[in-house]
Amino acid sequence: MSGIAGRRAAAAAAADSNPAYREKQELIRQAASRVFHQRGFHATKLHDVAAEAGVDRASLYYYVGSKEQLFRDVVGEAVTANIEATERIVNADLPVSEKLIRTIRELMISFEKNYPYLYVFVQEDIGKLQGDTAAQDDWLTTVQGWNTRYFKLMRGFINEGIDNGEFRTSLPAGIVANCIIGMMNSSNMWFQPDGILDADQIAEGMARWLLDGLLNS
Amino acid sequence: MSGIAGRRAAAAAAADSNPAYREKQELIRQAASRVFHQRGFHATKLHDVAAEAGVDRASLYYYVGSKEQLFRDVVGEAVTANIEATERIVNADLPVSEKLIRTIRELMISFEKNYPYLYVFVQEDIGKLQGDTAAQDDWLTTVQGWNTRYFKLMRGFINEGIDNGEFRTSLPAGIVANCIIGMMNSSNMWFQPDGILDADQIAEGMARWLLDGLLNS
DNA sequence: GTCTATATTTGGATAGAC
DNA sequence: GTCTATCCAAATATAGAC
Repeated sequence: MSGIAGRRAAAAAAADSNPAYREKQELIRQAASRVFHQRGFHATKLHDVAAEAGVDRASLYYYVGSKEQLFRDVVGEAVTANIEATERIVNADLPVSEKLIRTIRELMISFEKNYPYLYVFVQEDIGKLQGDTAAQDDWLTTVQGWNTRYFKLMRGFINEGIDNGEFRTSLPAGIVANCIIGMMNSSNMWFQPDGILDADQIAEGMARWLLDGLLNS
Repeated sequence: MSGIAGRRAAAAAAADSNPAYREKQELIRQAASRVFHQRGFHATKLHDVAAEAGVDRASLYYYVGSKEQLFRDVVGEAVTANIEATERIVNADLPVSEKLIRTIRELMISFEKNYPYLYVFVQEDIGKLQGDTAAQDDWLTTVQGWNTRYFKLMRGFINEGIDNGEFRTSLPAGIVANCIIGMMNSSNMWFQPDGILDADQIAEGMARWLLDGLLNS
């Protein structure tokens, strides 16, 4: 019972008085996020994570419970922060065109600020992680909740814009929302945090483009 | 040497005179394409494919060399057909706005016509299949070739549109191209071949939207 | 052509010495 | 806290009887 799982639990419990433990844990998470982002969840081997973090494969387990747990840790915080920020935008008293611009900007900046954490999430199309451990569909439920929550936020104000005549399109609001989300998320394929354009400029260009195409002018 | 691999090779060689063999092979490919589309490549287990096709797991190997081979067979034809069609559009003597509309339409209709084959491909973000069998990077090279070929087609006429003043955007042509491709490809998350709108109508709505946002009017 | 039974490989996870 | 040496499960693939 003095196995590594027990020692991990003990170390985690005592981590408050041991900042070095949390630090190394964070180091490993950052390494993992890079590999997850590069390869996707399924193709990521803990071997690669260990190499990227510069620790032995077995030593990972002193800091991390399992591959799945690692993935969730990496992803969770960034996603909820973005959703809450978007909620504030959508609930504010603003014209829908402004809501669209700010939502796009918020997401793009989140991608940059939490790079590549947030991409790990959007890229994974979580519905497809099902097959793994049907054990915890807690996580699955949580994630699906995030997705629908975010989707509804966007569909909501787009619908509003169509209804009040600001927006013009032959597509239903749900498809428009999905299209925008899809375009934003696909930036994980090409966005570079140290590229020529920063997230702000990219968001500006995208928002202008998508908005001009919708405006009833 | 009378193993199943040998019998598969023999059957495949004699398949011209044995249509039943090809038929069942095709049946398996269609079943596989559904599972691949639903779960993604990594999460797809041959167990599921066998079940979906209604054959024993071991019997698959009488028709199929390997899981990877199966994936490639499923994907190859649809992708090249779409690229060639797009090439004809781009090389035609048309205004860039018309090229944009037709390219979008072509892709959306390809998605529908080859449903869900083509989605299996775009969804897989092939760059991430690397880790698998570094053995055949032939396939990897082929696929990357497809991707860049398609990307350059789109970036090309977008660039042309920016240069001749038809299009107006603060984004570089490459990002615009990636955005469009990303939006189109993300339709794999929501497009239903038997949905309310067909591919044509959806393409029309998307193209109108994206084009209006770019037109310098 | 199909299926049972099994070999093989990969990769996640752990025990236990140090 | 770390690493060697394993264990073990899952999943791909094959042998060989029928």
